[in-house]
Amino acid sequence: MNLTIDAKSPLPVYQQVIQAIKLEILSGGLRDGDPLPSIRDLAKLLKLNPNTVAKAYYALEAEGFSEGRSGSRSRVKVPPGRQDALRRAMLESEFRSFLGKAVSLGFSRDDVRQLIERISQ
Amino acid sequence: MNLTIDAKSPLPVYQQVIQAIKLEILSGGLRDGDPLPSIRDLAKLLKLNPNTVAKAYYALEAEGFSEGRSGSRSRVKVPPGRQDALRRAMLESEFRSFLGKAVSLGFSRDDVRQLIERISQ
DNA sequence: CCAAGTGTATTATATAAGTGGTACAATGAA
DNA sequence: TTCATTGTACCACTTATATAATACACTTGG
Repeated sequence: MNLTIDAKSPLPVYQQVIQAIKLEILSGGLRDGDPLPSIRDLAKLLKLNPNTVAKAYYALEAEGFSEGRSGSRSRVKVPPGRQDALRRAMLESEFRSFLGKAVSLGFSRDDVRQLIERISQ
Repeated sequence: MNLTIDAKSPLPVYQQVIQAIKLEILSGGLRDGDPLPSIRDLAKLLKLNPNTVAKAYYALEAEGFSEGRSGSRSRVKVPPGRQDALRRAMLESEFRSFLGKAVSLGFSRDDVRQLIERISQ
């Protein structure tokens, strides 16, 4: 898992953990049934308080991305097929968000098209 | 000015005010020298405490987007030409951010290209 | 001039968010 | 069974946010 925490980010640390694990699940790095790192291990690795990591795990479970039981490692819970659907939905959502910002900035469809062609080469 | 405040947003209210005014400046709705609404007026309009709006104005001034003097309305301070440069830089930054997320999700350049064509029609 | 309106500053309070420390019961391997 | 490891729960502390109530000095229009 590629986890990097930015303490100076306005985004709370525990939410950064959530995002990182979610991303790992959506991208396919973590699959259904895979165990997550133990709360204490991950906390030690990221130099965080175990409670902070626990908070992230709790949120992930509440969103249905994992399942935890006392005494056993939390495991990823993502029905097969759901992962790819979520992954595509996320990409589309991000692009629509970008488009919305572009419009708010007063750019036209053509302006955006030109930028994309220039950046993407 | 199109200002809408979402009290339930995780983003603090005063930062929402900052973003909204910045966006208005970058999009050209507020130009160099234009007066901002008075702190008290804007607070009444948004049903916020004047202190909250003042905090946003203070931040805007610290970032160089406005200038305030006691007794007179704060005024937008954006050197001509700078606005358009900022506007374009913002668009490009947003797109690169989107591209980064797409890559993190494991999508290829072609995947992204297809999505853009489909969404943009 | 003068009074209304302006940004700025100060102090106080209440609430929520974030983090830290500790204890507990359940799990699972030896 | 034993015991280290696990997720969970609870309490405490600090910080950020938002509101509130004033006060002050400056600008501007009449």
